[in-house]
Amino acid sequence: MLKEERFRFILDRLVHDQKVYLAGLSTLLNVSEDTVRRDIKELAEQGLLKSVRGGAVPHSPGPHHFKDRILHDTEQKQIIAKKALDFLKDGQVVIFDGGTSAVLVAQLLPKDMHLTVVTNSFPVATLLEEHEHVEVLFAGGRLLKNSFVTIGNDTIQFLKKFRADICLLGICSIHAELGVTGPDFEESEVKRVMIESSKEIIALATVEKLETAEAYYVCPTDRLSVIITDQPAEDESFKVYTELGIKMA
Amino acid sequence: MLKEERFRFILDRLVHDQKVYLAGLSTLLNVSEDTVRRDIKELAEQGLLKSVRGGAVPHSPGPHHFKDRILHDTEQKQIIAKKALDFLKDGQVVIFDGGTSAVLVAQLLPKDMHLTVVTNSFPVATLLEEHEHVEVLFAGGRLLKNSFVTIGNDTIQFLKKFRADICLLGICSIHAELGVTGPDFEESEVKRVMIESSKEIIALATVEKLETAEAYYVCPTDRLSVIITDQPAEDESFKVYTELGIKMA
DNA sequence: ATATAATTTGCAATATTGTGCAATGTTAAT
DNA sequence: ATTAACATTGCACAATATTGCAAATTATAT
Repeated sequence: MLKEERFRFILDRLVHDQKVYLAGLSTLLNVSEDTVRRDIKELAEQGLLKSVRGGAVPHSPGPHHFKDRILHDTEQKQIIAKKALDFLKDGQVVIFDGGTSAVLVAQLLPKDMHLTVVTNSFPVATLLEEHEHVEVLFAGGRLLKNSFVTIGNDTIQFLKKFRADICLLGICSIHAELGVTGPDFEESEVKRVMIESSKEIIALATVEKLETAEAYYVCPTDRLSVIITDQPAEDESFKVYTELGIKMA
Repeated sequence: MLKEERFRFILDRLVHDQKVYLAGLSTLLNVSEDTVRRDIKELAEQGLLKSVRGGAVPHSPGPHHFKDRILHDTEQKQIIAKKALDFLKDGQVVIFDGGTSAVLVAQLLPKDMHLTVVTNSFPVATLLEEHEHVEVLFAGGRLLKNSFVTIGNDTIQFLKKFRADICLLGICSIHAELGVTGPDFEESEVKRVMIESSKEIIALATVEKLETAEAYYVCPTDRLSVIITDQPAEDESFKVYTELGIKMA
């Protein structure tokens, strides 16, 4: 039996049953479990399924959905988030932007901290709901699908009312000359207002965001007070950021 | 059985029942409670649910108070919620208030409905996020602890911008002469504005709310277009409502 | 065709992970 | 305070994974 035949068989069964077992496939296909294991491994590498202990399940829907995104590179972001906590002091007014990085910060925020938090992110607001000493001011507006944030003019007008001490800004792309940029026009607009409304900007960026650019401009790099990233500088381009007073985890 | 299967099962049950118990899952899945505990812990780490003593609850739209209330008289409210759906038509602008009743309506809303929804309720907004044809406009403001709604002047100003077709109003207390009342001043204020901004008011009230009163006035009973409740009239006081054109599930 | 290289497969030894059990802490309710 | 329910920890055992390797198969070049 051809390898491709097994592949097809496995994938068919997967859509039908939503799961396959190593043992079962082994007998059905008349090959050893090792072979099935290797097949599954190969299919997993192609992103066609998800290999799990004892078998496989359909690949979870792409990282377009928030819930999946938040799982994505959690370790890196968690490191960053933990570092970001050092910049928050009791009594401050803090703007949390809508990205996944900011959510992780909210997740790690000590329960006894006293803050006023302004945000347009549902996950952030929900997480902080349980913090007794955190007052949450939520920016209304149109709900952006698959992102759990509000956007639009209402959101912007709300944010303009504040003069925050700090803004936690999740970074999509950052580039020495092109500055901070993002892939969505309206989200970028909101970020821009958040920045205008804050004295200090703490940028949260995993290392792969550095020296990349997207379509919509947010702000110049020198508007950022601190860039927190998860890896030390290795290449030349990184110097730009260290000169700005970069902090690393 | 694969671990992933258990995960699926747990998450599915969670969206359906809004809660899962260790003991129940243990027998249903034929594994020890320890294993279920570990599963829940792992899912919690991924932010997919919230681990609580004795089981788990959904992570996003669910606080404790909320949960307790939802657990309490779910059947009654579910009946009411289902009935409320009959009043919603494609293309309408609908205000969802922050109560648990409205949340259940959001939960039951068909995925293919076309609506513009205005709300100050996190659970409602989160639930409707997945509805492709529902535009959600969220009222910003101060987050009220333990309720997952926004309140305050910002919320009110936002709501005043609309002229909705229908308002789904969760009722705390309703009384023939005293009208609709609630236990929280600011929430009642918000409800008042929601009513002002809507042509029709659909009141959702379990039967034990009838003929009771609280401290803060919301509106007179005759401002309500329909009162949906879960039991047929048995006592005299109920007549009042039937005369107003009451609908029953 | 035949030899050779490359790939695939199964097997065994070893490592890793998942599971249940029991002992020990915690928490919540009375 | 006492008790019962639940959580946590450490541990042993079983299920599953990984790795290296040799035999079998397939492809490729001559």
